[in-house]
Amino acid sequence: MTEIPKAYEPQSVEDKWYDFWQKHGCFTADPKSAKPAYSIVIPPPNVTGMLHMGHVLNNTIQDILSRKARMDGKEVLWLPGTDHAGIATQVQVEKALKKEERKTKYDLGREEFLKRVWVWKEKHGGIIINQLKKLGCSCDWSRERFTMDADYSRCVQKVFVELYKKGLIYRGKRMVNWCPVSQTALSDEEVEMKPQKGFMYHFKVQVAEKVGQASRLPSAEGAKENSDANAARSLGRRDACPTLVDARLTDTWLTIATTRPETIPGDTAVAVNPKDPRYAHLIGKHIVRPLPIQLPREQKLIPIIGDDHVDFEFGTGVLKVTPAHDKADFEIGARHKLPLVDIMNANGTMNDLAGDSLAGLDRFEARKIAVERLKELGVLVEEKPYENNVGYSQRADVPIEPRLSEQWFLKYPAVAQSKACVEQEGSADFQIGSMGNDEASRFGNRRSAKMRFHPQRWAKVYDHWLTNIQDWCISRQLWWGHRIPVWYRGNEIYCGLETPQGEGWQQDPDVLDTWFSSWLWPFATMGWPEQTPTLKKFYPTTDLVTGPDIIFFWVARMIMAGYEFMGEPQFALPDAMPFRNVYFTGIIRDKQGRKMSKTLGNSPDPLVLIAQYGADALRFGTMRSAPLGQDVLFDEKDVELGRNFCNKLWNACRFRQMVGGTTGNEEGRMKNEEGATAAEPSTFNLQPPTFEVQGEINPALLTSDDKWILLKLDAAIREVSTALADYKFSEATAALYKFFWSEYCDWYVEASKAVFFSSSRGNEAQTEKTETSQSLLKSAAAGEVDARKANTLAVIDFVLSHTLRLFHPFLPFITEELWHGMGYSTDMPENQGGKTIMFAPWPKAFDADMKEAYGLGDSDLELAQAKYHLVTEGRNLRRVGNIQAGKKVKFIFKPAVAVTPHDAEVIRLLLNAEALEIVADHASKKGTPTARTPLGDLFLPLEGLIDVAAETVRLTKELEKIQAEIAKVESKLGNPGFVAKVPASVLDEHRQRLADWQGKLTHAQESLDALKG
RNA sequence: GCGCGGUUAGCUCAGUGGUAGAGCAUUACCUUGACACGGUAGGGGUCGGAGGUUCAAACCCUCCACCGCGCACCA
Repeated sequence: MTEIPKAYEPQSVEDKWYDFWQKHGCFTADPKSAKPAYSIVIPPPNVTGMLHMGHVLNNTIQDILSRKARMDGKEVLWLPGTDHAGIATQVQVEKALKKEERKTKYDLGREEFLKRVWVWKEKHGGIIINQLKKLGCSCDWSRERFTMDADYSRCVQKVFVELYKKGLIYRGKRMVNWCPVSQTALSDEEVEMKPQKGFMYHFKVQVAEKVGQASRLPSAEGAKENSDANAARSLGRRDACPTLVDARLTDTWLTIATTRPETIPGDTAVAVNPKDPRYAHLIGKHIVRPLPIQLPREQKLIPIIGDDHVDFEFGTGVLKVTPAHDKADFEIGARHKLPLVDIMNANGTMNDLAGDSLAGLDRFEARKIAVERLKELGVLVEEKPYENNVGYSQRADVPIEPRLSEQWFLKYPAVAQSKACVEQEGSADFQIGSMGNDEASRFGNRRSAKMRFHPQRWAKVYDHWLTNIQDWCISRQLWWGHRIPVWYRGNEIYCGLETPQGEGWQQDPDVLDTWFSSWLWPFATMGWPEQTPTLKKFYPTTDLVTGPDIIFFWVARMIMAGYEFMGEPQFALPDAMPFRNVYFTGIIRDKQGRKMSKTLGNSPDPLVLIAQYGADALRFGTMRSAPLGQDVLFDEKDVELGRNFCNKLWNACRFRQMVGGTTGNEEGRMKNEEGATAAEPSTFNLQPPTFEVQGEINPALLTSDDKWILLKLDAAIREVSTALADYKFSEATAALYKFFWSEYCDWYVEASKAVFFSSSRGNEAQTEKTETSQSLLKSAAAGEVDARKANTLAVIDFVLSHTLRLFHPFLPFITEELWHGMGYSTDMPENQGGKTIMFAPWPKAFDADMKEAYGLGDSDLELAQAKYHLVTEGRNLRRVGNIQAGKKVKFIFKPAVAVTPHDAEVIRLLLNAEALEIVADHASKKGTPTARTPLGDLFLPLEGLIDVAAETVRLTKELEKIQAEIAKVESKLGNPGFVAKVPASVLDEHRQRLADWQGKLTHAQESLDALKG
């Protein structure tokens, strides 16, 4: 007989089964299958990234959904892949290059550098994929995609060309978010606002009146065609402002407030609100720009303009306008045709136009120097600490610099459709709970229905974003990414998939934003633009599982791309939306609620956890602590809980093996440590089980415990199925946990020992004493005993085989191991994966026929429940009597209803009693600890005395508690409104409760009296 | 400023109008033929505050406080 170890050892099990699944093609989706489709595309992790807890949460959920769908009989495609992650990967390689070779990418040149990135990708790209496999993810690896695969790249370029031809992609000189570290433009979404401590500087400037020809002054410059183009044209390599030569100083000074004095050399106007009585009369005059300091007569003059944008309550009411370095100022500049003076370099240092004292300095260093210059000039009026929000580059974590540059932009397509397709909370067709556990609600019948977000509240965020979107800056000044399919020759421009014919064409040096490739993910991975079988079968996908942090970056854009490119007639889709449901996970935080981050070092390595506790434990722990859409505080304790749970499951199966080896005799008993040797396989392995699976349950032999556990199983199947259909993973795990541990193990397994260990001998010990007990308890015939044992085994097999299936989506490895080890797989038909729990049917809740066949009814539930209640009360008597848990004692039971021998034996066993003496008319001595229950009264006769004082205190306290409860219920029942309006069932419940409490009151009072007497 | 979450046991969190729940931690007892990664029994909560609706409120409504997160920002 193969011994199985006492504790579950995941390490030796997990790789074995993962290999098995892969070898048998269990994860491979077949587009030709007749089964209904279920599909998920993975949010592609960064190709060179490492698995973190966020991935664990995310991918465990996807795996649960996929595995559940397979068991539901769906043809499942979980499509995996990785993202080239433009900036992130390029930065990684640049860092390595610097560290290892002390070189920059420029030293290598574009071509060579890209070779290095590919080498890097090949070397590190597989890591995260293998980590996902360790976690148990059932992705179809035969379809793994990378956003820079040749065919994927073609999709990206095709999309670019199409959108260009539609006029949705255009090139323009605009204000963009510039990252001086990465030296590239960024989209608005890649900018994060952060509060920053700095200073608000007030400085004064002198007003001048023009004397020269008006035409030389910018304020008088005639309006030209388009402001954008105009502004772009006037972007200076030189500072075009007029000088003091043209004007005369006055005695008037204006005070200006700014947080960025280093940009003064780029100012080309000051603005006031035309409605501001303090300054309105100055509009049209000029001021002398204090920086850069120049010879007095060459000091630049800039106009005072009136603009409604200026808030005259803020600062001094005078705004310096720096059109080349501030988005709002740029717009003011455009309105007033101001020249642009760009005083910075791409790397965030100041250029020559900033003046000798600032040129070459970093922008923050320049700020300090500019302040000093203002002090020297005697114009700095005030300098006070100030906190404002500054846009940071998400990637490089430095303040972005608004910068005018030539970039490619996309006017978002299909915005209206994308907005309309997502169901908003409170909309007519949205009903909470409409999901039910009907699988159709998640896929089949939702053709015309809307896309649903879970939790729903994100729909509002999504809607708000779509309402306010600006054009998307899609070009990046990077090397790693999809090259923009545009070529230039002189003034000619060509956009197409192939390099244009002829000499002298130069391709645009920029690449596309990473998200410009990932927004095509749901269909580009399935073979778009061809109508592949995969695309036909699996698009639109069923579920998307991702974090809310990329709702704009990715989710919204995928929806738009779906409508734009899958909405074309040849795909003949009733609705081109890329997915039916979007589940937003929470964000994993550490115990203190901080985000996981590398710098804090608070992010545990999931692989270490897997090695320590097992992948199933990690999955279970994560799911158990991750409620719908709420952030998750990660605690290793949760994983420990998962491990403990796996161990419990393991041992429950060991128990089955022990009692089932040979029915009931001593040889069937399992040995402990000394039985197993190191040479023996430490797992069930694939060997045939050592016992026969008991297939048939004989309804006639079912005990109250059997019926109880079957009904509890039924409830668990319902709960878990419903919870999963509603994406409530923590609820599902909680239900499973409760069923398996608190119901099956704690009660059923313990009760079953009455059948296996003591049914043939136990009753005699307790029946000698009285006639009554003899008439109640007839000793069973030997054959009957064996039949009963077999039947109990059948119930156990039934429950375990269902339980393993319920657990499989959560705990794929241990359930597969036990499925084979217990021999349940032999019950399942052959399928594509051979014998595996992966394709075993998802348990169905019992229907009326089944309940009738097994004779299951509510009364069975109540009987067993009453029995367990009696046991709990009885165990309490030990405490009252100050008797140790392990000490064998005799209880006396005075039944109120007829009790079967089996039930009596269960009570004895669970009480850990030496004997349970059944006396129909027992009259106890005063002071005997007594438990009164609907099933009957239980007495613990004591030889010694109980601690009267302590017991008096306890009883008094209990009495008070009971009285309080009674008062509560009585006041309700005494309330005419309550009685009149409440449904009868509720009323009955309350009456029952009152009766219960009153019974307890009487008992407690009697006990107290007995103590005193 | 606008919007969204949250506030329930020592901790982390469930709980959609009718007896306040779980896990961890904690106390006592138990190594009893699956499991000490275990078992048994306990202790611990005026459900952030104030009003309102209701026969009945942790739950619905209003206001307030505090914590967190988005979005938008004025130099």
